[in-house]
Formats: sequence, C-alpha cells, structure tokens
Amino acid sequence: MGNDISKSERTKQFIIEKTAPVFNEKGYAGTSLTDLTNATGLTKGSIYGNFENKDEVALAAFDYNFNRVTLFIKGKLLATDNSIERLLVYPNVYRDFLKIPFLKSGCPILNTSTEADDTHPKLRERASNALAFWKRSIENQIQRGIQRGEIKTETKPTELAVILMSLIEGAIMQAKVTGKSTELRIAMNYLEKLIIELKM
Amino acid sequence: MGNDISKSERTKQFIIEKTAPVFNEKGYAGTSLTDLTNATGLTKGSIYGNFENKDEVALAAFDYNFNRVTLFIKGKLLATDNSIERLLVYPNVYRDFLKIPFLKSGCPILNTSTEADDTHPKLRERASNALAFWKRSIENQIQRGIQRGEIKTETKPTELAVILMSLIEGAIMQAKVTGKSTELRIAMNYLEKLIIELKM
DNA sequence: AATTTATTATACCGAACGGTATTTTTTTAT
DNA sequence: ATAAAAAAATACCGTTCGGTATAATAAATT
Repeated sequence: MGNDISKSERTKQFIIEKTAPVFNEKGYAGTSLTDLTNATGLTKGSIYGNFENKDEVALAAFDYNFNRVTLFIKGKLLATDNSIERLLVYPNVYRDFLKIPFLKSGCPILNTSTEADDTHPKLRERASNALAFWKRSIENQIQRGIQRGEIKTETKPTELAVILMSLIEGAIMQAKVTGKSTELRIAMNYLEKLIIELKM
Repeated sequence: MGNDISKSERTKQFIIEKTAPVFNEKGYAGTSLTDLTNATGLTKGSIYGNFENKDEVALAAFDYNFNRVTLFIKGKLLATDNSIERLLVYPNVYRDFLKIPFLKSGCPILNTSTEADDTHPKLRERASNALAFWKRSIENQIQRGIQRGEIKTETKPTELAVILMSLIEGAIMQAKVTGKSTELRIAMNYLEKLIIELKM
C-alpha cells in the first residue's frame, strides 16, 4: 500500500535488473536458473511465480539491456545541436566502450545476435528488431541533417547507417576478445573522419 | 596395416570434422555431449577415448573451423596477381557469405569471440589469436603492396586491416541475425570502394 | 484486526548434463 | 592364426538442469 504498482511488478522489475547483466555476460544457454537465483537472492519458486519460464526472463532481460543502451545514447544526443555532432556521438561513445560499466559484458545486440541467430528464434527476432530500430534511427538522423542543410545532399542514409553499425559492432567484438581498445580506437577514429566528411 | 596413420588419429579427425559445425552453430555452452554423439554416430566412450573432455573437442573444433576459412580465403588469393586484387578478395568473398555452405552457421571468430570473451578463457584466447593472425596477414599484404608500388605509400596497414575486419564482422552479424544480405552487400560495396581508392 | 489474495520458499520431479570404470570389439603385431 | 594392444560400446556415476506442486508467508482488502 502507498505504492501504486503491485509487489509482483516491482519484483518482476527487480529480477530483470539483476539478471540482465548475467544473461549478457553468459548468454542464454550459458545462464542457468541457479545463476538467476544467485543474482537475485530469490528462489526458483519466486522467479517462476513472476515469469513463465527461463525464456521469458531472457527476453525481458534483452529488452532491458537494449533499452539501457538506447537511453544512454539518447542522453548523449540531447547535448548536441546539429546533425554532424549528433552522429559523432556514436564514435565518441563507443571509443570508450570498455570503460562504460554496464557495457563491460558487451553489446547486447552483438551478444544476442551471434548466439541466437541459429538457435533461438524468439531471441533472434528481438535482436533483429533492435538492429532495425537502431538503423532506422540513424537513417532518420541523417535525413533530417540533409533537410536542415547540415549534411551533404548526396549522402545515402541507409549506406551510412550500415557502415556505422558494422564498424562499431565489428570493432567491439575485437576489443572484447582481445581486451584491448586499440582496434576500437582505430575504427572509431575512422568513423569520426567519415562523419566529418559528410558536413555540407 | 596398409594405412600409415593410426586408427585413433583418423577417428580423432573424424570427430573434429563432424562436431565442428555443431559447435559453430550452437556455441560451446549450447552444445551437449549428446550433440557430439549424434553428429558422429559414436558413443561417449569413444569420444572420451580420443579427447580428454568437452573442452578439448571444442578447442580442436574451433581450430578446424578457423583453418577452413583461412584455407578458403588462401585459395581465392592464389588466383590474383596484384595487391589491390588480393585485398578485393575479402569483400568479394564475404559479399556472398550467406551462400558459402560451411559458413552458413556463421564466422567462427565472431561466434567464438562473443560467447567466450567473458566465460571461457581458453576459447577466448584461440579466438583472440585467430584475430591477430588474420590482422597480421592483411597488414603484410598491404605492406607488400606498398613496397611493390601498387598501393599508396601513405596507407596505414594496421588501420586498414582493422577497418576491413570491423566492416566484415559487423556486417556478418547483421546479415546472420536478419537473414538478409542487404547490409552485407552495402558494407562490402563500401569496402570495395575503399580498397580501390588505395590504388597508386 | 481479520480475512482473503497474492507472493515467496520449500521440497521435490524426471530428464539431461559431463564424465568414467568396465566390458566388448576391433586393430595391430607377432 | 593367435596373442597383445588399442579403441569403442555399454552401463553407470553423481550433479545440475529447467520446471512444479504444495506449504508458508506477506501483502492487500474489507
């Protein structure tokens, strides 16, 4: 009482928040129910009282992880005042990828995509949708930039979005597995140049 | 008798060949011993007579998968006669990534890296070494190209290697999870342009 | 404050997990 | 062809897996 939302809603959210980092680090197959009880301090009975099965927790955890990245980027985008600056947020953010605490265990899209693409249709679709959402968002940013006369009119939004995303995800993979940010820095410096060259 | 190599060596190789695609598709945690017996038609006793544990099979399978990609690329490289053409092998090969049968389940480096980076030190190191090997190989190709006067002298071998690898791996991830080759095509067309611009 | 309802913990299920000692079969060497 | 050695199949180990009744507890309603 006093609280608007029900206990179960709060517990559900609590489970998601606590288990999301585990799923991102260990993957779906690599995360056991014991991992979930350890991460939450709750019992299996409690978790299964709020979720139907492991799948449902994993899907909610992915949404949470992706949303967290999205909000983080959105926050950085607010501090900009033109299209080029907005695009530059990406190389600037991902250059320090390894230092962003909640991304230490990797990019949720990359992790989920590579695990689920051949094994877990539901997770695969979430990752695929997340990717499509991100892509559309970048395309829109570029289109608006063109309309505002800040970005060269001949710029192809889709092409640039794909190149930007590929560079970021490919470089993250390398940085994560080597533990060094050299490759990430090189790729992000290049992406930065690429974006600056779009300036009208 | 008759055969030079021992039975166990042949069986060992047989197990690797049959299980390597399974590991690449399902990942280390997602592949069970039952998957291995199903893929080989052998029993657990037989597999454990040739390998110490699941780890050893997985490591050998990764080496096999990586070697297969390497040999495939090497074969394509032989049919070229200058540095630019050699570099162009990469976009040309990976443009049709989804159509290459033994790569249907994805790039072994990408798959292994993203799964093992936080969970499996031995596999992580294999993937990391594979990545380093690939990078050095591209750097060497570029350096030779510069020496032969086929590639612009101001080209930075490491930078180009990282950009090439990032574009490829990032685009593969997208293509695999969406099931469409649009992103792969866009990224590889861009990479192609990039390489052609290196021409002296 | 008492009672209904919702939530969490306990205790357990069968199945599948990775792994192994032992027996059977197949190679290999004599 | 036979014996010795090696490899593979069988049968089993304890553990952990995802999942679930049921009982205990806590929260919400009256």
